[in-house]
Formats: sequence, structure tokens, C-alpha cells
Amino acid sequence: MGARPSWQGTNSSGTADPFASRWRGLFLFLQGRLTMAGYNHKVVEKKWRERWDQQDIHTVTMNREKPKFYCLDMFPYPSGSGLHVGHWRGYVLSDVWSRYKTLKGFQVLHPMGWDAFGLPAENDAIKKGIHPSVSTERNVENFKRQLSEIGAMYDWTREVNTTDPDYYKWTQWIFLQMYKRGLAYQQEMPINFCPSCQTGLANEEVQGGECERCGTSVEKRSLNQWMLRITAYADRLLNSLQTLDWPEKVLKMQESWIGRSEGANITFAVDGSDEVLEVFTTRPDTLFGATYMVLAPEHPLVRKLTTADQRDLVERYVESASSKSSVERMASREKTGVFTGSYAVNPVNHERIPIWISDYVLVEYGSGAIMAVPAHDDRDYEFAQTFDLPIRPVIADSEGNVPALPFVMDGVLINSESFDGLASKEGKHAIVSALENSGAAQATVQFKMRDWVFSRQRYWGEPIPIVHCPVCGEVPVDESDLPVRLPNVENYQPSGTGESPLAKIDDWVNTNCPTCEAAAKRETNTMPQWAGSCWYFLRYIDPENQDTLVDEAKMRYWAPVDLYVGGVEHAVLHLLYARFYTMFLKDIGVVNFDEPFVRLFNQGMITKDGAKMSKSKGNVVNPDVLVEHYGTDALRMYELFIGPPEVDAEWMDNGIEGIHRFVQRVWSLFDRSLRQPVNPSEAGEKRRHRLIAVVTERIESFKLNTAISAFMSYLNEVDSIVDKQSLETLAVLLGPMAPHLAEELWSRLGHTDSLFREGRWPEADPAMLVVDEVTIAVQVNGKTRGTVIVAAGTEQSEVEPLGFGLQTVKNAIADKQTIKVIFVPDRILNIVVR
RNA sequence: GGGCGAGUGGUGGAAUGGAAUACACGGCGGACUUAAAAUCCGCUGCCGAAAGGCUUGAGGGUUCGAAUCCCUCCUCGCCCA
Repeated sequence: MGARPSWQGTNSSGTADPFASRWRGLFLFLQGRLTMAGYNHKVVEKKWRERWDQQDIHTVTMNREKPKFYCLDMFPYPSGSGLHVGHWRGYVLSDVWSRYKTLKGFQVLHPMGWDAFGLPAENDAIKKGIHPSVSTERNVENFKRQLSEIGAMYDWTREVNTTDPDYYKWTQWIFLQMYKRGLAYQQEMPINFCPSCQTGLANEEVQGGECERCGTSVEKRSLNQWMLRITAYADRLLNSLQTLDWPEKVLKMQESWIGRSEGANITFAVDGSDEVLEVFTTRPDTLFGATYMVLAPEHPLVRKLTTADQRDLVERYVESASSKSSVERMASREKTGVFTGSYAVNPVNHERIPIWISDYVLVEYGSGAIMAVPAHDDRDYEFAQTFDLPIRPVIADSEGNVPALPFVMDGVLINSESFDGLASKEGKHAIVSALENSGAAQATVQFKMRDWVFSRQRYWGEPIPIVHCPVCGEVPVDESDLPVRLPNVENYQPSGTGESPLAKIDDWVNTNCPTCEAAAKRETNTMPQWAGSCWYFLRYIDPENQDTLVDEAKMRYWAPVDLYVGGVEHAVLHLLYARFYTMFLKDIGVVNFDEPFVRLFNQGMITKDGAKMSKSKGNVVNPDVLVEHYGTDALRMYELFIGPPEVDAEWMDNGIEGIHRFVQRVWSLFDRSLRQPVNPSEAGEKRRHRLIAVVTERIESFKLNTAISAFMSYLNEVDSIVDKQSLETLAVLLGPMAPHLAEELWSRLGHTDSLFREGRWPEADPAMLVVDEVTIAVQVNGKTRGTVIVAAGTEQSEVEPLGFGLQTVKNAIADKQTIKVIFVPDRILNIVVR
């Protein structure tokens, strides 16, 4: 297509020479044949891809003359298996918005990078002995090639990679800042441990209670863990959710994950012992109904409270419980448990109640102990039934009747001595304040969210920048010594002691204390994969900066992210962690905002044969083949056309044919119209302005599937030749969706600079959107019997006779009596008869 | 068990109180072609010969009018327990 002769050339050769004009005729004929051969996506897309690169079209810098727009994709883990058409969906969506905003005159930051620490690379290393940095580099290269097929306007000069020491230096730096402010600390914690792989596992590596790699049942094992005090931000993380333009669903998920509940801590004395049991309850109004207590099997007091004759039973139970995952324990309907032999004293009535252990109580939630009120809690009720424990109703319904048990709603207190007759709400306050003086109860707020287990016994992650000194204890690495680089190892196999493979690298582990210079050892745990992705959006703003995490002026211009596009699978973890990091970075003055992502959009999944695409199911649709056959633009448009972007959609192999035809039809419309210029008609102008209005509105509201159909409808409506102004508009409007095609059309219209530099998104003239003729549906009892065409704004008195005059309407009315007539101007005339 | 979302032609989907099935895919018929592909034109929810009737998971309600709002139920998905 590069050798295509210019249509403008035909003017310059306009001589009177009959010989020349004969040649010209042949020339025009050949030109027609050539272009009628159709749109060659391969040539056109390659040409513009190269031109964009040569002219650095996608490199973006701060420009205070223009408003900015930061459009971010959730950066990928560069896996070995590559991209399928489902991955394309979100990337196309964010690119449409980036290009749309560019055409709207914004300075658009649209970067891409790699979340490259993680397990697959490490597992590969264990299996094949390939260093993770080698396989990561190879996968990044492959991913980058595949991503380039999307034709997105990524500014690759800003590429970041979480495994780059220049990057993870700052991941470590943030950790040190948290450490200095007491937000990073060590604690003995029971974690998931695989006895076969001899290593600790992250929660996400446990699938149905089994190790995802070897299928062995996972145990709980207590290990010293690094924790981040995310709970210190719980209220702030919850409250500022209100400020976000995010899908309701995600806000709800975060809210329930944070899980704020108001209640009280109540202290139970242990009969015949100095020990006390503290429990959290949201229902202190039911305290008189507490007939027993339950400790989690891992509760630290279990051993002390177990009497000699119960010891065997308890120990066996604790052991069997430790082999079950939390999920299994919560899901199991059958209640199990063992009596410890000890009794607690209910502080409100001094009743002696038995202390049991059961795995339906989780040690990681609350204090790991509960007061059981079987009459008013489902699980306590089932447990009491199973073990024949007393069930005492203490809440009646609002009429004062004792309802069917368990009754878990609020009501009126009964069987509660002086508190009888109070409503649950008052009862809660009254009981807590009655016990507050003796210190047995305290009103408190509890969060379901726990502090974040931040260490992994893994090689392929950021080393935690701490040194353990026999003299000074744990000492942070000096900031000037960052990054603490990952050393090379020869054997990635876990050590078998629950330590990371780093523990065996003597010349790395052994170091000197930063404070006293004594011989000391480095921390060998590494950070979880989430660490690098918590703040990457900031590094794109200033990726080369050696002195600070991000330059303040640049941060103030670009941040925060205006539109964040990614899958709903990150609704809680990544998005919550990134919000936490951002709030922390605000507190230490690195950024000037609380929330990193102003607007969030979750794209739906693309399914094939009703299922998520996966290698193992063999239902993966490969984009490379489609790009080869139909071109990038056609696939981009089909990804949009397939359905509403936020909803899951089923892939149809033939669906892209329609887009392919559309592209060809656009091309031939340009061909015809450029060869025979026509003047704009009034009808054509109205169509053009309506197209502008409709496409703009549908992009703004993310109804991109219908934006594509608007183009198709337009093409079905227009004459076989349109004026140049219409062609210009069409080229610009197609830009966000089909950038290569649009550039080619733009240049055929005589423009010499790129559409994305020179082009401006057109505005629809409201005057041109006014319709002057409308079709009114004429209904009898709500059923349409015919239509009348009238001038817009015609009054009821004029429309009525036309409606009543329709034969179909007369038939429907027949001898019935007209009761009333409903008239909605320009829309409906409804005759109600009886 | 609780919460949220979804259910529309043969298929993907459109329409958020005002003509259900836009736009496509597929199918059928036609034009062009020696033929095919490509392209173009027409038809295409169901029943019915037609007139007409019926139709948005099922049933009920509100309304002049409901895919859309309300209630009950079924199925699927996600989140929480």
C-alpha cells in the first residue's frame, strides 16, 4: 500500500493532451483495481507501528499547558504461557480510553511493566535449574512482543520491573520507613506449612487444604513472621472507600474484608485458677445465655486449662485440627470438639460454665476464644445440640414471645435478671457498662482484617532489609546500603527448616551489624509478591530517579491514577494493600493523596465453551492467529464488540467476521468518496453530528460494544459516497478503537502528522441533533396498532385524529368505549378503551 | 445459611417505564462468476395458509403502558459465613 499513488496527483496532470488523458484513464482504472483489492491490514499496521516508534509518538512528558490523564493497566506477571484473547480485553479497553483522552487534548500517561517476582519462576528454577532472572527475562521479552500486537500507546521508556534492583531498592526503602515507624514487626504466627516440600506456603498457594505443588495436606506451623500493621489503617481504609469511583461490588468486598464490628471484650475468670479468658462479642446483650465457652485448638491456654483426665483426648484433637485449613474448618457442617475439664465464671451472674475446645473457633480471629450462646447463634446452637449442652433463650422477639431457636436477630432481653425488658441495643450498653467498673467488660471495635503476614520462606522475592545482631538485636539496613541484592544461588530447593534458600548462602547471610559492626546475620525471609505491586504506579511517573522514590513535582502533576483497569480477582488483596501503602506514603510525605486509584474499572472475563480459558481445559483462543488473519484493529474492535466490557462474554469464533467486513466497508467508502468528492448535505451533516454525539457518549459511559454498533449503523445509513468532512470525523472517531486504520485514513485525507498529535476529537453541535420528524406509536390499551409520522412537537389535538383514523386502530376499538387517551409527545398515543 | 449480580431469537447481544429483539454471527434466497472465494442486494423471534395471536427463566402484583419497578419461586455466577 506504500506505493499507492496519490489521488491528489490526478489534479496536477490535468492537461488537454488526449494521449495523456488516455493514460490517465488507464491509470485511474488500475488505481481503482488496486484499491478495490481491499484493505491490507498487514502492510498498514506494520507501517504505522514503525512510524510511531520512529517518531516516539508514545513517549510522554510533563506538560503543564495540558490537563493530564493517568490511565493504568494492572501490570502482568510475565508467565511462560503468554496472552490469550481474554487478556487482551482490559488492555484494549484502557488503550481506547488513553487514545480517546489524547484526542481530547489530555497529556496521557499510559505505561506498562512487570510484576515479575513470584512462584512460577521459582518453581521452574527448582525443576529445571534455570535461574529465575533468566526465565523472567525471557518471559518478559515474549510478553512484550505479544503486548506490542495490541498496538497500544504504551510509553515503553517508563517500563518498570519489580525484580530490577533499582526498583526493589525502593520496595525495601518503603519497608524500612514502615519499620522505623513501628508498622513492621516480627511475631510468632501459625502459618500454612507443607511437610513434603518442607516450606511455608502463602495462603494463595493452598488449594482446598492441600499444597498446590505436591498435593500434600497442609499443616499449621508456628514460625517467626514479619508482619505489617495494616490494622492501624483499618478505619481510614474503610472510611475513604466512600470517596472512590469504584464498582459497588468491589467497595462491598473491601468493606466486608475490613469487617468492622462494634461490640465488647468480656473477661471470664477461670474457676480455681488465676488465668482469665478474654472474648470479643458483638452480642453482649446475650451474656446471660452463655452456657459454655470454646477455645480454638491453638489457643495458648489450652494446655494449662486441660485437666489430667482430659489430656489424652485434648491432645489428640489439637493434633487432628492442625491438619485442617481454616477454609475446611469453617465449611464443615459437622461440629467436633472436646471438653477441657475446666470451668469459667460468667462475670454477669457468676455461673460456672464448661470450657471446650473446637475447630469452629479460629485462633486468628478475635482472641481465639468465644462465649457460646447456643440460643442465639447458629454455630453455637449446632455445637450445643451435638454435645447436649444447655440452651437458654435470653432474647425474645419484639412482641415478647420466645421464638424458634436459634434466634439470631435483635429483640427484647429475658432471663437476664435486672436487664429484662430492655431492647437488644440498650441491653448491650447496659450490660457492658454494668461490668465496666469491675474491669470485666469494655466496649470495643473489632476488625476482621488482620495484620499482614509479610514474609515468605522463598528465594524469588525482595530480601527483607534487616540484620540480626547478637548484640543489638534486629537492626535495619542503612538506607545508603540499599538495595540488599538477591545473591545467586545454585540450589533453589527449600532448606527443610522452614527457612528460605537464602539461609544457605553463607557469604551473603554473614555480615556485620550496621550499628556495632559485630558479626551478624541477614534476614533470609523475602517479601510476598504483593510488595512490589503496592506502589508501582508511582514509579512509572519517574522510573529513572536514583535519589528518591518519585520526584515531587512529577508526582503532583501525574498522580493519582485517573483510571485503573484490571480484573476483579484483585478486588481485595492487591487493591487493599496498594491503598494501605499509599496512605502510609502520604503520612511520610512522599505523596499528597490518600487514594491511589480514583476510578476503577473491572473488565469481564472472556469465556470459551462456557468456561474460563485455560491451558489445561484446552479452550484457549490465541490472538496471534487472529491478528495474522484479520489484523490488530479488527481484533481490538471485536474485543469491544463482544459485549458490555464489565460483563463476562462468550467468545464466538465467527464473530470477528462482522468486524472484518466493517473495516473493509469503511475502507471502500473512503476509496469511493475520495475519488468523487461531494459537498456535504444537510442530512449528511445531521448524521455526522449524531455519530459524534453517540460515540462520545458511549465511550464516556463504557458502553463500547454499542459504540461499535453506532459505527456500523452509520455505515448502513450513509450514501455510497460521503463528503470529506464526514470522512475526517469518521477517521478521528475510529482512532481510539482502530488506531492503525484511523492513521491510514487520516493520512489519506492529506494530513502529514500523526492523528494522535494533530487530530482533535470533534464536538457535536446540539442544533444539529434536533430531529424534525418523529414516528409516534398509536396504541390501544397499550398494544401498538400502528404509527403516524408527524413534525416533532406536534400537539395531542393534532395527533389524535390521525391515530383514530388508522384502520387497524378502528378495528381494535370496534364498538368499545374510549375511556381516556394518554399522550406522550413525540412518542406514544395510547387509547384506553373498555 | 446471608449478601450481591445475571437469566431476552438458532448464537453474541440491544433497549433502565413508552413500537422488545438494534448491531452483528449463523441460516435461507438472489446478483456477479466457467466455478469457488470475496463482494453486493433481499428475507430471517415463535405459531398460523391468512387475518391474527403469542413472546424477555416461572408465577403473581403495580401502571394507560413493564425486559425494565415490587413480591414469591427456579437456575447460574461471585463474595461472605
